[in-house]
Amino acid sequence: MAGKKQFDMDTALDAAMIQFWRAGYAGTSLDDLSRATGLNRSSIYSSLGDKDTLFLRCLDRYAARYGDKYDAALSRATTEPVEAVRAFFDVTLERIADPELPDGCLIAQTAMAIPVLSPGIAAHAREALGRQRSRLRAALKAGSLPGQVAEAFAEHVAAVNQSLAVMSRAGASPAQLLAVVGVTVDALSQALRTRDVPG
Amino acid sequence: MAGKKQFDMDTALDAAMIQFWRAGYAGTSLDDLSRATGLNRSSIYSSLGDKDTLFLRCLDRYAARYGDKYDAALSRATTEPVEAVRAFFDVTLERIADPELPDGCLIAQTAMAIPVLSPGIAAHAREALGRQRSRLRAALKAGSLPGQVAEAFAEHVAAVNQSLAVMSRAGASPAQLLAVVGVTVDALSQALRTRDVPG
DNA sequence: CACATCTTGAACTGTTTAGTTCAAGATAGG
DNA sequence: CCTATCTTGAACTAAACAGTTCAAGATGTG
Repeated sequence: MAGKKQFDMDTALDAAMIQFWRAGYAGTSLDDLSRATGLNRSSIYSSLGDKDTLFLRCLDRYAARYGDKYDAALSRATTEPVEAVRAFFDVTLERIADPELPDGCLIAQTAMAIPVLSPGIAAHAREALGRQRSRLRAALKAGSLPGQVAEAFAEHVAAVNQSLAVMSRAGASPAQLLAVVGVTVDALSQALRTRDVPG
Repeated sequence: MAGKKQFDMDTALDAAMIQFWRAGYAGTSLDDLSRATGLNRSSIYSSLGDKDTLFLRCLDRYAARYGDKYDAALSRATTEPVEAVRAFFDVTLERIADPELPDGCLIAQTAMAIPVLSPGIAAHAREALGRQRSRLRAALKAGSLPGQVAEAFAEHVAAVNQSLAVMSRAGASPAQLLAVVGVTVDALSQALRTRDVPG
């Protein structure tokens, strides 16, 4: 059983990512990673790097995979900001609804652990959150909202999106999550409806 | 140095609570608890119980302390729902602004860890979250919002409140947090303004 | 065929953890 | 003064963990 790689790198990285996603950085041991990937400890070490390196690779992988989906959802923000934000939340809601994937959000979970993580990993998590906010800010500013309102909504949507992670970890129902995002979507819709009508 | 208790139980419990709050259940060892409380391992064991018991006591303590503040904030929801919700968020924002206290929220943090916690502790965390939602539901239903809108806002406010915990752990600024709650407060205000004006 | 490449299981070190027990010492109250 | 109560430091078991190394075996390629 040798001479060529015996495993698929993408499959192994996905398995590791899901393990970290489920149990967090501190809650995942090398044994857990070995079990999850089906790889030997030595193979993980030589093929995927040490625990920190592997975790950062998984964070990047996660950010890229779902970041692309968020980008796609927000691409029509200029002309249809409400639908764009709805689609943005749908990316999260669909991920939560997928029984193959753990609940929550790897980045939100890592952010929550920042005070007890190594500086390098904490910085990585902060950057990922920052990119998410920038994405939203840019998309909403490109729409027809006044600058300050767009800023506030960007922060708000990012925060609500994170709260979905917390709620789903605690077993919230799809109806509960829909209620949460519904208020935000309605508020945005309202803000757009009244944008040219000074009170 | 004996014959009478050498430490103040409330002080010790507070210290343990803050330690769990900062580092989470799994991230806190008996040594950490010993350091935080200034008590010997044996003293913790004989006076505060084992790790699980102590954690549950800290959860209850936290829920009671801040639950009371949330109750007080929501007490005027019947006549001034917007101000009540604003005051509700202020309880969280003031806690976050207090440099003596860790960022985030012990209950939100525990909820995030539910998939890797023991069933007993997970149930306790879920109950605490449920009480929070019930509180909000009751307060908003007592106001002048239609039932379904009140339900949705209750879920939404609870979720946004949790997101403040995530954001503050990641180092969000007060301005960012204010923007997040501002959108929610404005949305509630708007919902009340249009409650008798069918579109 | 031979070699380079890869996988694997096992081992070892050293640290940390939870949980528990015990004996010695100090003190307040009767 | 004396005793019940409390504190303390230390020790111990047993388990889990990260990190690393190594030798043995399998296999594809030249």
